[in-house]
Amino acid sequence: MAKRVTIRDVARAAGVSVSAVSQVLNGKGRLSSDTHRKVEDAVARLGYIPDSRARSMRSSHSRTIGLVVPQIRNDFFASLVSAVQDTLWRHGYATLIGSSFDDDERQDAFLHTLLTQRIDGIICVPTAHGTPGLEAVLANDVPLLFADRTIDGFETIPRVLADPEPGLSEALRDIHKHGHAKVAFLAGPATVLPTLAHRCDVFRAVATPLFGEDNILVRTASSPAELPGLAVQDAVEFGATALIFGHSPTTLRTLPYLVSTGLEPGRDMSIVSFDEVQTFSVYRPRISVISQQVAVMGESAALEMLALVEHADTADSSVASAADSHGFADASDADTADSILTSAEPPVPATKLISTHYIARDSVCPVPTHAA
Amino acid sequence: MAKRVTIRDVARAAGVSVSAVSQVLNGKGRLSSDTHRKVEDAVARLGYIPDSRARSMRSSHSRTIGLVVPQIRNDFFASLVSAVQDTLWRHGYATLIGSSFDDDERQDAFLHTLLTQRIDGIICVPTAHGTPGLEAVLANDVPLLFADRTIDGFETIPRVLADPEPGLSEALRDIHKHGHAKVAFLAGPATVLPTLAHRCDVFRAVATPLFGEDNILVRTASSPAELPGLAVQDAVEFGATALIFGHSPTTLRTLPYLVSTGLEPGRDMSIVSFDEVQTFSVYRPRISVISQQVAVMGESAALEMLALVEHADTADSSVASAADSHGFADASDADTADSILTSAEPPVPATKLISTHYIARDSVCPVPTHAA
DNA sequence: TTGAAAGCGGTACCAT
DNA sequence: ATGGTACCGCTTTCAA
Repeated sequence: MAKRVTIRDVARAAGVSVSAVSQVLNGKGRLSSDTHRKVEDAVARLGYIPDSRARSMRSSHSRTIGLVVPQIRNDFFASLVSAVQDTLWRHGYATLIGSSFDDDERQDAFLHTLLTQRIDGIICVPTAHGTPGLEAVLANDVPLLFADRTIDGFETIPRVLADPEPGLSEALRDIHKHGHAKVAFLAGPATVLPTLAHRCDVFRAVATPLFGEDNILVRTASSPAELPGLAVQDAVEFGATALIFGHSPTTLRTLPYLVSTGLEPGRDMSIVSFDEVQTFSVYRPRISVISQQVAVMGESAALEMLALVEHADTADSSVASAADSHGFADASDADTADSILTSAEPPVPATKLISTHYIARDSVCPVPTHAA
Repeated sequence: MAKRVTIRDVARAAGVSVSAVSQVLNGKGRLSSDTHRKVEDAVARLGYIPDSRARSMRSSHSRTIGLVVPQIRNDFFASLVSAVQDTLWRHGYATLIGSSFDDDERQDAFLHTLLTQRIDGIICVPTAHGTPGLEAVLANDVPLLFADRTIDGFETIPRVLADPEPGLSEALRDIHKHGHAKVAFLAGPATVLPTLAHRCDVFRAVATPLFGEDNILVRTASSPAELPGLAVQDAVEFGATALIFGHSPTTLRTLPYLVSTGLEPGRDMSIVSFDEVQTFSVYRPRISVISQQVAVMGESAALEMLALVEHADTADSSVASAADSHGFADASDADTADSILTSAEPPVPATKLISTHYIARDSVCPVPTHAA
């Protein structure tokens, strides 16, 4: 297998010019059907595979999106990745995936690699903080979208998030209906993850009218590794007969502990957890969950990113002539221009909310007669 | 943010030539420490990020490896991806990940994209069959490595596989020790996946001397979706009191069915499954597993691929002069030449085996007194 | 030790 | 409708 087949080889074999081949391959009209056929023949005969690097260097788009998740081994993120990748794929885009392991530096290192590849955009589930890497992405004008999480100081970044309210609300009503008087919310590392902290707030807001301020308890951890034992003890002492977990990895680590304590889920203690992970549906009792509809979230994020990318494309060329230096305001203009036709600084930083929903299963039961 | 910073900008800012900058960035010695500093200053000041596309076009390597797995949502493959990516990362390589969904065409489509990107090599967990896409990879001289699975007709492709023998052997001894007389092996879609078929053979080989030919049962499915009910019924009728699953997705789908039948795992029926997935360690009883050491497998595959890539690098230049047209026979020669020390042709180990091992947990118990 | 210039494989623009 | 060619950003070879 000598050298790689290039577009020039194809042109030669087809007896046409290089540009003709390029045209045909990109469907840029203006070619005779005869040329068309000759080119396609040659391509097939030679097994020509275009070089997307060369292509993207000239055309300044790579049809590739970067995707950063904390942990691909986490069922939730694996599903997110799958959904994003699948959607992008359908639209002709490839996906570059990386794990940050929830570590700022790993994340930034990967972002750097992404920048290095001149991809068209980045979907990121950020670590807890803003980082230089994220700033670099912005500084390089690469479209950025947050998924599942946001961070303070990046309010201008569009994002796709789950709205915990509907799911929490349904879950709490179900628990209430089962006669429980006291509920605890174990949020996981909410001290570090704003998303989890937000769930705490929503929990309070929804649970208070239902159970009364004195009958709800919220417990957070200050790190993902913090052992759940203490929080569970607190909840038990508090008299809670139902537990809602705001973070599935925490749930997974807590379940065995709970059992070892002698508390039987779905009998002595009702359990609800965020995230529709496989283990919960196989476990006995099957664990009720608040689904974040990760597939929907992934698809949304992908579509949102595609919109950003297309928009960036057109904005770039149209703005080039008009804008003076930054052209940031102009870009914003373009966004709103579709609804209003005057001008007016428009509300660009879009937040797209995915509704959560509650899936009732065996782990939520009536209050045990013998109070735990 | 006007235009992107290029190497020329850096050169200008540093007051040196473009090639000087390139040298410094690639550590190709021969520069004065003064130039060195000036360049590094400029790079930092301008926030220069090299364009890896342009770089790889000239240098003909991208430091990127493609990775194809059947399903990233499968815990096992998610872990594999994680391990591969992590290892490659440590060696300065990026990873392009894709799911084939165990579909030939999806796989080939992704392989095509990979080819399009001119990556350095491909690690693939292939679908059940050989495909045109895989042929194309070979035809384009892209180093290919199979992980976790092989397929017929691709015997020359190096591979990293799990050796089921040690794990199965230990598991069977444990089951035997617990007094079980009859064991069944539920292999999942072994009709389609050669890897699973192989496990059946190994199971027979190991189980026969221990239990006797008449006391073992092997059941396979002809598709991944085939419901496990029938196989379980067969096993029960056969009188098996211990079940070994050769395919974790099947296990996951079967457990609920088993329970619904009234058979309590770890009491009425002993259970062992392949794959160390999270659900098994959280489940009650905790499910004994035959671990494929997926982290080791992933790391091995990554390292093996790196070796292939490095080797391809050097081989390309040296072989170029020797080989006539295809050079395929030559390559085969090289394979065998490792035992002989005449030629400098390097040794390329075709198959690397990762040892499986058994992890005993609660799901394996003594034979129930009241025969099921 | 350093700089100039030739490509890598495409795309896009401008002639024809 | 088609072909010629500059050029994307970088590495590499060759001269100075």
